[in-house]
Amino acid sequence: MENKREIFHVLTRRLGLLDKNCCAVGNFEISIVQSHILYEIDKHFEPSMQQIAEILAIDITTFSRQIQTLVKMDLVKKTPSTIDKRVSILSLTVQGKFVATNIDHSMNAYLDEVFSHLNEFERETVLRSLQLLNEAMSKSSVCCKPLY
Amino acid sequence: MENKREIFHVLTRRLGLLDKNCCAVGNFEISIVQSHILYEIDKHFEPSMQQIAEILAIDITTFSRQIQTLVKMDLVKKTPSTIDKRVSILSLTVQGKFVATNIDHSMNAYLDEVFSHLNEFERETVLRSLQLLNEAMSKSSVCCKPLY
DNA sequence: TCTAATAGTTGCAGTATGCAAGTAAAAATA
DNA sequence: TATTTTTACTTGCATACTGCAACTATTAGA
Repeated sequence: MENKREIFHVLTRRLGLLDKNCCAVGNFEISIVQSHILYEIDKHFEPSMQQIAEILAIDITTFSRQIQTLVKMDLVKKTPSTIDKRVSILSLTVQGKFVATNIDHSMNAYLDEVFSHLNEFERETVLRSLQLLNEAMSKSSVCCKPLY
Repeated sequence: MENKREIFHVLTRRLGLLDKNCCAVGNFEISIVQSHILYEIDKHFEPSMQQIAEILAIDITTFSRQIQTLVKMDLVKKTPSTIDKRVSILSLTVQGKFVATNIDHSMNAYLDEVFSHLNEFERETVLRSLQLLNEAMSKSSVCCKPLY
């Protein structure tokens, strides 16, 4: 059998590059991490800072500063929770939603292009396999903290 | 069909975390990027700086400094090429080779653990699929520069 | 009521990043 | 051969990312 690490090394590198392609929307140039933050805020209902930071396994202090930047860029809004005054609820601004949606579309377009190099059967097999892999990783003790 | 981006987003994040686990060998604490550099130097025959930087899609100036650090740590050796005096040939020191081998083993062990959550058939399907995906990405125009 | 725990922020110091501009050597051109 | 261009790599600089320690404010627990 092939060397697993070789395969994963290449895969990881390439996914990183694919990710990089996708963070310029109009005038906005955001970082990969920031695009992941927008993505997760969009996906969850009234998430707190802790929640998103934990999902993305970003240190809360780093995360706090990233959010400050995104707020300044008018992509994210921070609303104090009425239930617990310590908590800040995160949401996307109209502009933030626009950027997130745009990134989502272009990422899916990129992925479609990648998948166009496979036939229909391979496409389904690969997607199904990635889901299996994701599940296996979520069960793993060594990898990977985010508790989706 | 499931949302591709969702799957890839989770996958990318998890692979990143998996990668993070793996960079402490004895007293050495190296970064993910540095482990990738060691990996590629080990894999190629008498590679130049340009070559490795290009494979990893790291800016040459950043790469130059990373190499300086790794040389200081006595993990990498830089030898001027006799054929072209502009070129520096990279190689691993004994210690560098030791560290690279160690990382390789622990990464493979981590991957084995992840794969232990799959059955034999799934394991083979997933590995084969990842290879297909890697090939598709290498053919893609939008992703991903490294020209393995 | 007093103490402990939690959510988030800030200071700081170290590291990573990439553009612009540099050096030195090789290749191309005249 | 002499001159220009290109290539391989390095350094200066300015910016961004990172995480630990220490802080404030609030809530939960004893």
